[in-house]
Amino acid sequence: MARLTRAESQARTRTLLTETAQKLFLRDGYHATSLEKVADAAGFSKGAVYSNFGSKDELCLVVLDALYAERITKIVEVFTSGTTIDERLQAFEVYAETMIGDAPRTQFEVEFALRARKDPNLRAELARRDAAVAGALKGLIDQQTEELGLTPVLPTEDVARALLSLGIGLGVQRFVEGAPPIRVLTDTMRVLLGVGLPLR
Amino acid sequence: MARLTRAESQARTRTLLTETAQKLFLRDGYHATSLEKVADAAGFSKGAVYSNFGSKDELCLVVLDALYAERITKIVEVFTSGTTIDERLQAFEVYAETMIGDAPRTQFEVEFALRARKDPNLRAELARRDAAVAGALKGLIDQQTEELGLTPVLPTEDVARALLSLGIGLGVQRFVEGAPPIRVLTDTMRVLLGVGLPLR
DNA sequence: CGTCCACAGATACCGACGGTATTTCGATAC
DNA sequence: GTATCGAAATACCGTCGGTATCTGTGGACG
Repeated sequence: MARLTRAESQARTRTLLTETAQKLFLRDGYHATSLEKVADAAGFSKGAVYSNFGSKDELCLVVLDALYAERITKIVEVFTSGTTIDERLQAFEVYAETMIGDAPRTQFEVEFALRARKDPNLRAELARRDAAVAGALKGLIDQQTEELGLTPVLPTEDVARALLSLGIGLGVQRFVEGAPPIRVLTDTMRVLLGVGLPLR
Repeated sequence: MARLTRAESQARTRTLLTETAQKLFLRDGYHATSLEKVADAAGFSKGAVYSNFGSKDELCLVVLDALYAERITKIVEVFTSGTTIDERLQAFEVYAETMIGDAPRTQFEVEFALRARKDPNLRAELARRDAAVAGALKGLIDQQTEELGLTPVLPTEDVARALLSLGIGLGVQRFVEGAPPIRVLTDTMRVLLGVGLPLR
């Protein structure tokens, strides 16, 4: 490996830490992932973490930036796949299942959202990112209703919120009971969008 | 105060601890409530807690028993109030708002549900209580559909799950963003139950 | 009524956590 | 070549859940 300048070296450290943190956060959740584990796994000491990030929450926000960006990309992909309502709903259902079935990820995100309640700064930071996801989802639903001539029974903003809430709620309930079926979400979406239910 | 027998004394200690724990859990959440704080607030030492409860989670389950019983009672009240659909929906909306608006309670319950993922025993215990709530809700919805002649667009079991999920999801989102409106839940319920939306 | 034991509860301690203060040591500027 | 600056290492703090140990008293028994 070529000799690195100071700035390059620090940037590399920061990248290694965020990548390692993302892996551990997504595997074990927020609480179970200590900064020492992150530092160790990345080959550094805890001092390197605090030299690059102000706190565990700050590191977490950096990780979430990547996750939320990826999420929006995925959702856009889903809603631009195929050409008919059914094709897109089908793609959405596959996506929803993989998303809600990803327990560690849900654990991480919900754990972190709960922290926001007592910390105004964290709350504001998280709200910005959350609004971006909710806004993107609403926009995509709007586009669908126009392009495919749907007639949602609720304002599309409320439909977006309902879908996000159902995703969170189902994910949390799956930690407890076996597995509330994904159709609770997908069927509800069809109803709210004014699309008929599939034969079953 | 009259002289207490040994058994009476211990029962009183246990009651004081559970009452204090419930108050603190509902005020500050699970993580922020240490057993030492509970013991102190109840006028005992941490030893008293571990003499009466095997772990923090066990104490938590005892507290949750009371909370879930109260919750079922409240829901039954709502669904037996008034005589028309609208009266009952109205009562339900008031109840849902107070429930979802109770951030500390939501925080506590979700925090605890997240813990269940890694602990099979805890998961089983929590699943039993959760199934009781879900079952009660489904039963009440069934009763409504029969008594008032509703035609739900989804199986009532799915309707119950959707309502519980929406409650959890909206509660969590409220920790982050200002306040996703409660109508996301109540309107969705009306749609799923096959009841018309109110004029707005 | 005196003796002794079982047990509720107090006390002391453990390792792990997030965070802070201090130190070290090598890249960079002069 | 030397001084400096800062990234990273190290040492430490208070708090947490949990455990091991001790203590003091209620209650059974001779």
